Amino acid sequence: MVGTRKEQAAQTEAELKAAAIRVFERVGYLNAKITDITAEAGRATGSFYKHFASKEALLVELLADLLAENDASVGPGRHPDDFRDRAAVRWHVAMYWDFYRRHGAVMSALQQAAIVDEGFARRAREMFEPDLHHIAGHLTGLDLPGDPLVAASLITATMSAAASAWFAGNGPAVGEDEMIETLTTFLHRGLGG
Amino acid sequence: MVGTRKEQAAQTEAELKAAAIRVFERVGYLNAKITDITAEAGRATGSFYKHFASKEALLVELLADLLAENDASVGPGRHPDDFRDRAAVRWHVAMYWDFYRRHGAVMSALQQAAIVDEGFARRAREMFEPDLHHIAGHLTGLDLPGDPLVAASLITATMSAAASAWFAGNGPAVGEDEMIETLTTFLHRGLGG
DNA sequence: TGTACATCAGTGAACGCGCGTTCACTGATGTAC
DNA sequence: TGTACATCAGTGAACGCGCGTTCACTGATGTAC
Repeated sequence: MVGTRKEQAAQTEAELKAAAIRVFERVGYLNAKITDITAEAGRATGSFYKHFASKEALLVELLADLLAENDASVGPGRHPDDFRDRAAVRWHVAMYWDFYRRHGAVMSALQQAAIVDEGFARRAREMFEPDLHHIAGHLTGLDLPGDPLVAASLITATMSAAASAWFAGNGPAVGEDEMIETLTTFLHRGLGG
Repeated sequence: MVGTRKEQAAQTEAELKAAAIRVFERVGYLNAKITDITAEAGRATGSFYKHFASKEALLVELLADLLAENDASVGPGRHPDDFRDRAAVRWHVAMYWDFYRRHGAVMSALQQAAIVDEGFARRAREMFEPDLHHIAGHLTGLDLPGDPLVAASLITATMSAAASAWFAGNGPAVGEDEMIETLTTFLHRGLGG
């Protein structure tokens, strides 16, 4: 059977990635040791290096997976884009929340890596810049509190802080729907809508 | 001269603290090595341990200094407390900004320590909880976007994210006054004022 | 005021722990003829 | 289809680097008489 050995390797690699995400959720990226990941995956230590050059390289692959999956799922679909309309703001908040639910572990791994490693800091900035401009593009026609890019960065900062606190179990003890509604109202009004 | 030796030691300790803060600003708390700090202070490695049991203990002392200084400078003075009034919001934003200017290095050191060390995470939460309730207390009479504590935590999350990004040189390239004005308007409106 | 001894801040080389990374080995899968 | 050899995923003990921490030592300051 051609490919069996290759498939086996791909399978192990996928298991290591999944194990890594679970370990990141439990102890955080910076505290995660290579042996934590291999143990979680039920593999020997050396196995890790058959698939990844280092913990950093693993994170790079996880980020690539995330981007690929996101590009595929978002697609070219239309979405409400007039932020004067509360529903448009809510749609973006809910999207962000959903993204964080699916990829929160990798996102906060990236944030942690960015603290310690300038390369990841740059990568994070580059990753979110299109998003920032995307949002700034929705802000026409509003009586903004200031420059569109400043407003957009306040929005992303607020959403990111709220989501990471909420999913980490810090942040206010309140249901998810209520959190999304409150956040939507807060942002919609803050932007002058 | 009684106390000369003790004073000398206190002086060295102060120099080590000041050096640590400079090192934290340059490379961040997590990346800071003990030898970076002693070298910055122009001292031998072993000198550090005459004054601090570890890097964590040093940070605890820096936090104690910060709290002491802040309690002293804030004092029991009155301040505008009705957040329906934009000036009251602006006063708090400006206070926060000024605090971050003076203590940003230690604050972000605490945030970094909290990522890696559950003890510091708890300490950070306890440190900011009074602040959260203080702000929630200013929110009466407003048509809030949700629960007062949720609103208060959105405010602090937004301010903290904006300040740390701005002072770190990420965040939007915009002047300080404009940043404070924009932030004030954004928060004031967001709260329904 | 002077002398002898005690204390203590500061030094920096050496130690050792934790953990990332390597590497010789195993056994199973794939290939050649 | 069978045999001999090659390749390669996976193993886990061993290695070694980086860095936190220690410790014997120095010389200056303080104390006793």
